[in-house]
Amino acid sequence: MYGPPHMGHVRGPVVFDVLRRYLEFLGYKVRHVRNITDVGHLLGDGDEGEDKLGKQARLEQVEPMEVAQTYTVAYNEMCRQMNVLPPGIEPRASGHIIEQIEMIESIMSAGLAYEVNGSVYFDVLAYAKTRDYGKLSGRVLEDLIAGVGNEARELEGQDEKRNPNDFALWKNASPEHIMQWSSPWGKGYPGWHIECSAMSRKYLGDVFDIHGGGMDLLFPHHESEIAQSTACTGHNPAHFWVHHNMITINGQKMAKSLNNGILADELFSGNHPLLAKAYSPMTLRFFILQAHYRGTLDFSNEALQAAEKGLQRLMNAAAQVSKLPVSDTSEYNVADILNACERSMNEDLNTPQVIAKLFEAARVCNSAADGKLKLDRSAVEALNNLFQTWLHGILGIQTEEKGNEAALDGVLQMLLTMRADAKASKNYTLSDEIRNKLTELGFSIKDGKDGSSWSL
RNA sequence: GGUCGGAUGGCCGAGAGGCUAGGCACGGGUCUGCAAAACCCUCUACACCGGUUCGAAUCCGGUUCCGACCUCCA
Repeated sequence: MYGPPHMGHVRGPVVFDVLRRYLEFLGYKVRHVRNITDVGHLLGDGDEGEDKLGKQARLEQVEPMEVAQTYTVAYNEMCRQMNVLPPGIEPRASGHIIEQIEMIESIMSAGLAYEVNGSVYFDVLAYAKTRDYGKLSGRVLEDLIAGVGNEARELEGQDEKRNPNDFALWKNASPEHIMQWSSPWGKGYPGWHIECSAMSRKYLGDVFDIHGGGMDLLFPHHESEIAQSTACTGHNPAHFWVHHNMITINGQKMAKSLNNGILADELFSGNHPLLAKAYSPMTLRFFILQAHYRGTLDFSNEALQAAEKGLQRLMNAAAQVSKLPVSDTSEYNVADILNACERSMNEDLNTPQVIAKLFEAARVCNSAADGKLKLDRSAVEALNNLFQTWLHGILGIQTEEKGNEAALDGVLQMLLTMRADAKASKNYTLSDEIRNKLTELGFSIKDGKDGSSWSL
């Protein structure tokens, strides 16, 4: 958390929110933990090894914790806008230094880590003697050791390691390093992977059901998490590892060098050279769910606008279900759609298929509204249930409350103008009718010297 | 170079041996004072080259292209 939320951050929360909602729909009690990385880690890419939080803190002239806090708040706000349910627990790495140290000690006493100059490294080769390192990501340790093609990379701190594949559990901090804590090995800070292992273990136990994340974290992060936890507890910490794929923009990966990074706020405001217009948080959510989570997802104006229009169609249909004419007979079996939705979700969370089914339901609604299809009471109720449960409940798509205030005021002003015109032409029947109708609806109209005003 | 994942109609995106999702756009129509919405119809695609099969977008082999990851950092 050292920068504002951008398109690369957007997919995970939505995908896992739908997973959570679906599990809850199935009757499971879900404990959702989402951790915040707020301890400094070294900056790569040949930079002088300054930690990212510290660097950002220096640039903004604030405390590192302020940086983390600012962007955590921004991230959560983005999630709220996209109707992502807040996690049950949101632990911070900096608040779990003790747990991380304890875990490191436990790994050391198992003989799978060693200390060098105040830093502690995980001994991958020792671990691999009895366990499989690289299984999750399909890596073969021998290939990793060979490291073909990477000889040219100058990596920091390599000389301290017994083996290049070893990774840091604890790093010795130089005095000028802003974030540091006392430990059995001196002043320092935890390695990247250990925070997740320590926090998930604390709140979810030695073994829990599902661990999520982006595909980019598969190796080495999650692989190392498995190794650490296994070294401590003897178990792979998660029964299932769920990885979502990455996002591309106009067919290209999002990268600083390509200058195609789009911030969440830029998407919502349309304030970016690559964006033809603003796209709402719900459009974004719907757009994400129209693709399967394991495939790459490509952002383009055309694709986003297609999603926006499609979503509108779906919402229109859902909104009119309660007003559908009811017949004695039914020409459509809604249960088929409900069953298909559940089947699709059980098939590796296939939200695009669920959405396709919802569009089918929308067509049914529209046909019924047009009087071209007969639906009986139970069919209409089933349709209502379908949209409530699936569109709003599980997919988490809700009506957006954008600009309602301004629109309402515009409508009232228009009516007041029409009433003023009626009064001017002495058409008091019409002017009174407007006021009476508005009063009936709960508005109070006050005529003043400078025209009329309204309140609700 | 290695590992893994991709390539589907104008665009986005499901599917995974026969039943040829869905959305958006385009075109035609119904409706309509005009417009919009809605509805109906139309548009039959699976990177390339071989092979297996009665039948391949789907399986096998090869080729090309794209992406992620590849010991630090997140």
